[in-house]
Amino acid sequence: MRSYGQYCSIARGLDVIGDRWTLLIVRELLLQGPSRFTELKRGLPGVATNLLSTRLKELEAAGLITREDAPPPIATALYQLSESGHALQPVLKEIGLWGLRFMVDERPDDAFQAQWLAYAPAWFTTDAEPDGPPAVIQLVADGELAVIELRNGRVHTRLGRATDPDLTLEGPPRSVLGLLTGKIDLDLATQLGLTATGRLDLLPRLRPVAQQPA
Amino acid sequence: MRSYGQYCSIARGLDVIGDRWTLLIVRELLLQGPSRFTELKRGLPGVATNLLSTRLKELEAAGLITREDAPPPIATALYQLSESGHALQPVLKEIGLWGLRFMVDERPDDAFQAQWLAYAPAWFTTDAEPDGPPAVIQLVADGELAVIELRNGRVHTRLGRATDPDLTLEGPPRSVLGLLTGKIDLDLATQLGLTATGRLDLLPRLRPVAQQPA
DNA sequence: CCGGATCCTCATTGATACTG
DNA sequence: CAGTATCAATGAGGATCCGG
Repeated sequence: MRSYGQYCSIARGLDVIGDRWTLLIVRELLLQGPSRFTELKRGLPGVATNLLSTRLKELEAAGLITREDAPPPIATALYQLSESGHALQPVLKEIGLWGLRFMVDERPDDAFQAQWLAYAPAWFTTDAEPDGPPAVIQLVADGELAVIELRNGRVHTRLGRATDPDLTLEGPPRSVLGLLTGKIDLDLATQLGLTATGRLDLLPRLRPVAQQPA
Repeated sequence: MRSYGQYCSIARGLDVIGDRWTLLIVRELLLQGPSRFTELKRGLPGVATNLLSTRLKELEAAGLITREDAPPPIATALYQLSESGHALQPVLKEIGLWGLRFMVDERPDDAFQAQWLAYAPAWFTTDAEPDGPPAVIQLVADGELAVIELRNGRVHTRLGRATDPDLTLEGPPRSVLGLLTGKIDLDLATQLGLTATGRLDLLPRLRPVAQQPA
């Protein structure tokens, strides 16, 4: 990216992360950990391979990621975030929190992946009853599976299926995510196609984090 | 901007704010308040007028700013942030905080303006002695003037000159900002050309805010 | 002068095909 | 699998022009 040429930390930050796809690549590396080229490509539907390749080189040159060749038997390179790259997590959190306001409208062609189902509760909710007993919530949206685990006052998430969930939320992505992030209530979520099975009393434990007032 | 086509709040947020110049326009409106076209252009050295015009229309269409025609005698339009636009402040703060790491190197051709001198201490420092007596620090960098006022446990800043500052910091931008944001110490700042006059004991009261650990 | 609109040129991005 | 090469389409940057 061409520099803005301004001695301002916002402009200089954007010089590095302002390019198209750059922050989404960082998102994937944050959510998935060290990844191979093809894994990144899968997590970034729509990216052209040449562009992904270019961005990875730029990110490496800027010190945000490191590229590690796997030991000889395997011919595959691993990309992972450096400390600088990892430090972008708060930036992504704030963008994601702000971006929630655009999640209510439906766009049938949007891609949807389990990682994006998983990070939302982990980043955008807290356990309102931190000393409460552990609980497990199964999420199912658009065929993608994720699990929320409330434990030790923290909201953990992981991909996949839980063995014995206390509550299961299944429905279109915006009904599940809208409910979890507090953008819509249970009635509306149900109208949008959500099915909630199990201990509905667990829902109030997920408290959406509020945006800081200005 | 072309949509990323992903049902993810980060991607959807970036659909709106990911275009070149967009976040810097928001920065100017946050720092300057309601502004006219020409004021924005002045605060955004390097932007082409057609691009600024295009972005303002896009921002208005996205609901981030409102455009208000001044009463008939004057033919000037005022742009200001809507609630949605204002809600981007935390995003800009995190980007700016992250971007501080790139401020240590010097690029002689970078533009520099007083607003950028002023927002850094206000956003990136806190008063380490919130119950201490009020104090006033004059900043001078590259001919740009700003004032820090420590009062009621808050770090206020404004542009211009203070009448009777307790401390004056004068030097190249990176020496002043590097010292204030904790990226360099007083010795190094002095080597970089900083002159500090007055109550140096006030410096420790400006505590750089730490980046959240991952 | 203010607030843009138009036009032109160059740089970036996107889609797809291809290679070690 | 992990990219590179190619080329078309889009976007940015810069200069100029125009109506109030």
